[in-house]
Amino acid sequence: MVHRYQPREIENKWQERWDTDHLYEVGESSNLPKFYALTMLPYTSGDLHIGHWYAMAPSDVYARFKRMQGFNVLHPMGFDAFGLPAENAAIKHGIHPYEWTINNIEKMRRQLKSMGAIYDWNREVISCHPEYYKWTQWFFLKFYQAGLAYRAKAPVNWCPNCKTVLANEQVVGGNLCERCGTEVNKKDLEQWFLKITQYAEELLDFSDLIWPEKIKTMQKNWIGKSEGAEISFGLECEGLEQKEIKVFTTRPDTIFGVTFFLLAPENSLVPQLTTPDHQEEVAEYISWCRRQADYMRTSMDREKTGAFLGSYAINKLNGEKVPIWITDYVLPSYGTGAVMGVPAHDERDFEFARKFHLPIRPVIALPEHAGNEVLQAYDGQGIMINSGEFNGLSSERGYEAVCDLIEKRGFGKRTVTYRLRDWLISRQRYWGAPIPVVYCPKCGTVPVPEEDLPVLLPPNAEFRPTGESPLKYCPEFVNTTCPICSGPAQRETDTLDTFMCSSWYYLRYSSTRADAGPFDIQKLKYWLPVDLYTGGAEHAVMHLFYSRFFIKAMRDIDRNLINFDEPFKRLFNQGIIAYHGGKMSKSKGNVIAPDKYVSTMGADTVRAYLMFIGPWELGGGWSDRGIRGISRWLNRVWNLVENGYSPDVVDEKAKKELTHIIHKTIKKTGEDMENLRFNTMLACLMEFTNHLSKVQEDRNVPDDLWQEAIKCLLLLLAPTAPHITEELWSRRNYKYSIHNQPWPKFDARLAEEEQITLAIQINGKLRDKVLVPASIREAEATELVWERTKIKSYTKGKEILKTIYVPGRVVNIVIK
RNA sequence: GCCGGGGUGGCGGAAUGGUAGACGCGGCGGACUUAAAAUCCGCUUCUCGAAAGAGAGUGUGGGUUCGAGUCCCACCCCCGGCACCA
Repeated sequence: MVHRYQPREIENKWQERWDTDHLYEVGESSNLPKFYALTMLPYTSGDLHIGHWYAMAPSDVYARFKRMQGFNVLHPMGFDAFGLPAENAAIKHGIHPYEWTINNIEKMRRQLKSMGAIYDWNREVISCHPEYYKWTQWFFLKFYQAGLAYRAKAPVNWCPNCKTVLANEQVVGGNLCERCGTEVNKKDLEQWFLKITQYAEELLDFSDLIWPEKIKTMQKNWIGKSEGAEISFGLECEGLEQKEIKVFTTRPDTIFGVTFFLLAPENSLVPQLTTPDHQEEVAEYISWCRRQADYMRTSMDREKTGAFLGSYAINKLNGEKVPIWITDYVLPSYGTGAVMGVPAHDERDFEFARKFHLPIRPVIALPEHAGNEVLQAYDGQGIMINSGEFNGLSSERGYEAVCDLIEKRGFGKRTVTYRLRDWLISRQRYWGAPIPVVYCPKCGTVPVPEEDLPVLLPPNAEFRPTGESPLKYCPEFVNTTCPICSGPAQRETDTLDTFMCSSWYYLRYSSTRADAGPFDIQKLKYWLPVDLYTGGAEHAVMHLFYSRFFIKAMRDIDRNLINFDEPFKRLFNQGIIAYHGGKMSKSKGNVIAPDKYVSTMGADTVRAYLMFIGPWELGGGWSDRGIRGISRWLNRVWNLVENGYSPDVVDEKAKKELTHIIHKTIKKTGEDMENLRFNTMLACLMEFTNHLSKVQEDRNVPDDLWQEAIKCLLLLLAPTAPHITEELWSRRNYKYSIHNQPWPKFDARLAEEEQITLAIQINGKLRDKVLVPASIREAEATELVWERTKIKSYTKGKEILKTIYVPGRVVNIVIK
């Protein structure tokens, strides 16, 4: 009786063996070319669900493939270990965030190990360990010294439920907290920022990156570059020193269409520009704005609101006085916080003018424009009218002409504006890396000296949902001495945004234990940049964007430290695994736990099934029936190999066919692997097994060819199903380990088809098929076609217009 | 509204402008079995037909081409992201 496939048993056995043999430990001394394959590090939520497997298993398969192809492969794993849930658990269940996190890590590590990946656990990175966050703080100091970190009072997004500040990116659906869905409001706080805007232009350059178009577009939109001009308007207001005010516009060519001037309600000039007779109305409007939920402001389908200040601005190009209004659709944080109102050519200004009965003057004419009333804003190009000396110019030329004029006369200049804001890194929370800064009554803001790092989190903080960092109420932490004057001083009690931790972890993997710096420079130079980075698309504008900034900024701070421009050369986003029609989520209760499938069908089956569902980038639906198909297949592979083979009469044709299929399969699986097309790769391996089953029954190829085929099947399957292949490999007494074997090579000539089915079409419709040698030439092929009785009957009595021959594919006869 | 990605059998999905539906699931039929499960073999896009075969067919409508799931134009629907950014 042949031994049955018992996945659980062999998986445990081999995982232990690989571990004791240090099979997957990786170093820098290899003379093989390096390959750095990285999966986005998981957050320590405590449970590895099928989504994690979907991110990690295919990525491990690719890393194993690269390894077999002869690369020295780094494929590490670690944990994003700081963050809110740990602290919420502390508040709710009284368990210390450290304990909660470490427990979760231990569980997740166990689950991860059951997957059978090639992670070198010696390189594990855990972002909440002082040996790690010491360097996160060190990076902050570097930014501070370089003038890239600053402190400013800023209105911040405040989630009243999480009691913390949220980055713009963490606010979803206009005004909702990304984590808890609560409405977010505004609060003014002293915050630390990183000057990511300084890199806006360079961050727009993706030229050397193999990234999905989608992510590049999202980042471009996030940066929101607009080219235009900054133009000064004159101010005439008694008692006001400021004599002009700037606006940013992308359409300087419409300047003659300005009929009013707009300011954000928050603009500091508003009180001075408000005339006494408008004071009441303006004050009322401003207080109304304050009462509005923040998200209302950015909802477009809302009637325009505003108030007239009573004073006027002067359009320097035509000397016109236009009324100054305030309105909440002008945002204080974009451009100059002031807008020139051109109702004829901007939809928002048009609505505003309609609402408040302000004049609408067209200055860009469509060819069909006949001076009629303007019924809607036209924001396209056209011919300039009502624009004095510019009349008759195209708007494109007018743009340049107006810019030239304002630059010549000193009214303004061409400029570029970005939507991107600086990165707010302060968090009023305990479970993060403390910002290494001390406030001294004498010396002011003082960075903690490098040699005093890390600034450790006090273990005994109290966790209360106060809305302020527990560190604030921890006197042993807060009270310190000034590094400069040694006098009493206080520590910053905010911690760093966890995106700060995840912006550099991939550097740390190069040399996890480095203690003289964040990493060993030589090792970093060997491994970085990451060759293939895979993970979810939800990190498009946060993690991926911040990491790019981090690398660029550090490169400019010290080229000896970082000597490359981009962290991730190739990026790939896997899709989402759904279950019962929807995205898996705890609240819906439709989360698939891989563990039970691993213990019954085996990790190899779960790995292969996830890859078989569909193209990796599209994701797909989990099906309990579907996974059984893969389980059956691996059982068939097991039996195929274990049942042995005894040749009977050798058939030359069968021999040739099997040889061809072996080479074709090697070719196809290799190509699919490289393109991360795992679903078709597995389909190809299934076809291969199906064919081998027939051969096994027919017993018509020689034994050595059979052995070659089996060996090949195991090698091609090894990255996908590392355990079963290792077991079968060892049972055939091949040299341990299959995972140290090279990827099989194919002979291109043998991979080619010898015989092809030629399709015969009449007027493009398939009418017949004929098996021919692949080398067939046009003359022979057409001759053959005419011998077919079917074709004869179809063409009888018809006029033959032409025949088209596509080598190896089709003969098409065009008849009338 | 704008920017991405999709729309193919009962289902997941394959198809360098050249045989649509590979591979898998499910279903049907058969073998093995006292029986069931498991396993193995065969069939399985739809319509008509006993069959041979014929016709239709890749979201909709046009177009290019000897030939379109694939290219072009217009539109519909689904998913993701962004959105009063001047």
